Amino acid sequence: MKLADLAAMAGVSTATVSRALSGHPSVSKTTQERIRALAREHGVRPNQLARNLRMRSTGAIALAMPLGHARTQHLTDPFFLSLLGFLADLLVDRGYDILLSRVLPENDEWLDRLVDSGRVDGVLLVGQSDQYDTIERVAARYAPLVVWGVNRPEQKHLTIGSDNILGGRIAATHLLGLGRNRLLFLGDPAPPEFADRLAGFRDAAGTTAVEVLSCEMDPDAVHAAVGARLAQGDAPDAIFAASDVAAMSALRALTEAGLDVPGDVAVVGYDDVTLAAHTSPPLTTIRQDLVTGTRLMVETLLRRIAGEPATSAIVPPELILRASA
Amino acid sequence: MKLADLAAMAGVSTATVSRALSGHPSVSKTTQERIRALAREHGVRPNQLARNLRMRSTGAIALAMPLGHARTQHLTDPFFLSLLGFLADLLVDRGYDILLSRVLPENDEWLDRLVDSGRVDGVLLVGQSDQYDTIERVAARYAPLVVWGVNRPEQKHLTIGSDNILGGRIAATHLLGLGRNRLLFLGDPAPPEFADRLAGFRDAAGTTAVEVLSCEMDPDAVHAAVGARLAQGDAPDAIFAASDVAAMSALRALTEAGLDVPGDVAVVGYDDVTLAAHTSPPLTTIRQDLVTGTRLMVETLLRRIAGEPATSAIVPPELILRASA
DNA sequence: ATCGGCACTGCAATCGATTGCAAAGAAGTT
DNA sequence: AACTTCTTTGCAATCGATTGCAGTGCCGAT
Repeated sequence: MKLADLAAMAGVSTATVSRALSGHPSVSKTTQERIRALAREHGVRPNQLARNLRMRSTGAIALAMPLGHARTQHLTDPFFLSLLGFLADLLVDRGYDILLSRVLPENDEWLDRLVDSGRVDGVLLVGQSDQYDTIERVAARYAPLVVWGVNRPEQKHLTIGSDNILGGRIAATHLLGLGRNRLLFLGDPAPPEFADRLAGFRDAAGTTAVEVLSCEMDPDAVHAAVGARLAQGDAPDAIFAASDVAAMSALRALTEAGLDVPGDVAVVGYDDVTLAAHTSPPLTTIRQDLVTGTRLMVETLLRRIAGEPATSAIVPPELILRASA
Repeated sequence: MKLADLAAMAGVSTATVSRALSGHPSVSKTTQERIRALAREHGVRPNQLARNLRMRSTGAIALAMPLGHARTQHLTDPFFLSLLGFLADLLVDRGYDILLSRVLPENDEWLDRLVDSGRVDGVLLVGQSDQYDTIERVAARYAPLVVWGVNRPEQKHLTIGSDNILGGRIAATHLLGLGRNRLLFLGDPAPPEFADRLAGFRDAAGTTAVEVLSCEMDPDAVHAAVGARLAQGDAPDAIFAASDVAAMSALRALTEAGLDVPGDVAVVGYDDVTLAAHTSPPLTTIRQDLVTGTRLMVETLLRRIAGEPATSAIVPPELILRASA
């Protein structure tokens, strides 16, 4: 049922119907009530496409994760999914719809298509993956674009992210404070976030050597890698995992190897996903403050949409002490 | 850059540009190539809104979770999030965009608005929550609507779901087969899925009594409830949790109480979320086959969009044997 | 020379809502 | 009575693409 139909029924023009439904003051109270009642009765729901086309605004935000390297990581990673959940909450609260695009970048046009499609008022990207250059290029001409990820000097696109270097430092400091000195970093050091975590970890470890156990980030691969490493003997006494999911796989491999956590090996994770509090033993981890982070992302984006200036921001990570370290 | 601009540059009409870009055969090869080249050069990306309005099709599917009772459950529940992930994958593969709507049903119009907005070609709902009647009403007039959830007799809307009654039966049979006879069901028996799981569990338990420990589904509440129950003494020797997340909280409470799993208490979860394989001990659970389930949802929806007939389906659950039971 | 047929291309309507401008009618003023 | 002012409504343009139908020009056939 469209406005024109209602107009015919009410014996007025579509213009009047449009104005009546939007509460435009230049339509008499009488007519307005009459049309409103008729609209309710017949279940009139205006076509949003037409409206958006005319209004040049859509009330929708694109939410996309470029999946450059790790195709699988994002689906299983509760961290990304809860980031998505928080963002969805905030956007819905502000009356925005969400156009979800899981992007497998096949060429460097994907982001152009998204921003030029006219279907969204702004774009939120989760992770830079290996698309840093594309993002930079598009951000130069398209303002309402905010990215969750790392911030490099000279960078043009707006990012919100947590301070991964500091996070790594905190982890190392805590483990050294426990008297551990055979440190192991567990994870794939390629993605920029993880690279920073490792850098901070090494930095704060100072003269203490840091072994790097590099592996794919999916749970099975991590579990296998840790198992294989433990089989070599000469186990580390502390593991800093690049993510909580990796830490949980490590926990299992350690248990299977008959090692006690934290007695024999202390384990520190990263993210503080919901389940981290519910492993056994509960996971000590570096929390990324998603509540603040996602709020900042949305506020920054809305500011950009409104044409106001906005800047990148970094939210500090925080050590969450539980039983595993 | 819109088609009209390009048309002006190329010295042709927008009609010709439109036809050239869409590869319409009645545009000469020469002109077509010339326009294509010009389009590439100037980065022309047609406005999708206008296109969709004219074509009366959008290339987008709405994905919504009505959150009737448990506001918080869905965000933290990895099962729902991974369902969403699978669906997103499948839809993206088929060239659809996804309009994500986290719905907090305030009135019974939310679904009408969604289907009548003109912004999507079809709607996928995850869970019926307490919106069964609304869904029934809208499904009666709107075909491309598929729901993940339970299927009741006389039901008009299409559902894909797993057989929760059978799942409950399998759990009970397995636990009885282990010689356990002090059975406890853990979770909120109100939502239809959980009610079915409990019903099947009771059914297969036969004369063996089933204790029900009813609690909210968020991890802290479950953990507290199990802790309190164990403090009473007279512990059960088998727990069937309504979800894996609940089972993991139970695992932790059991460990804290000094009980061995599965020695003292066997634990069976439900869903088989990714992390279920990585708890300690790894969780025996009833798998909901999301790969099949989500594929069916998407296929069924596409069939409905194409105007073909389609029916509801139930995917059988499966016992995944790990160490916890 | 005329005409039929073919290959292109453009005009203009269309999708469904919004909105500036003008006009009609009512009310008030002198 | 004539004129202004205000309220209320409708006409028609607009957003940007798609597409049926008509028109142009060129070819060979008669």
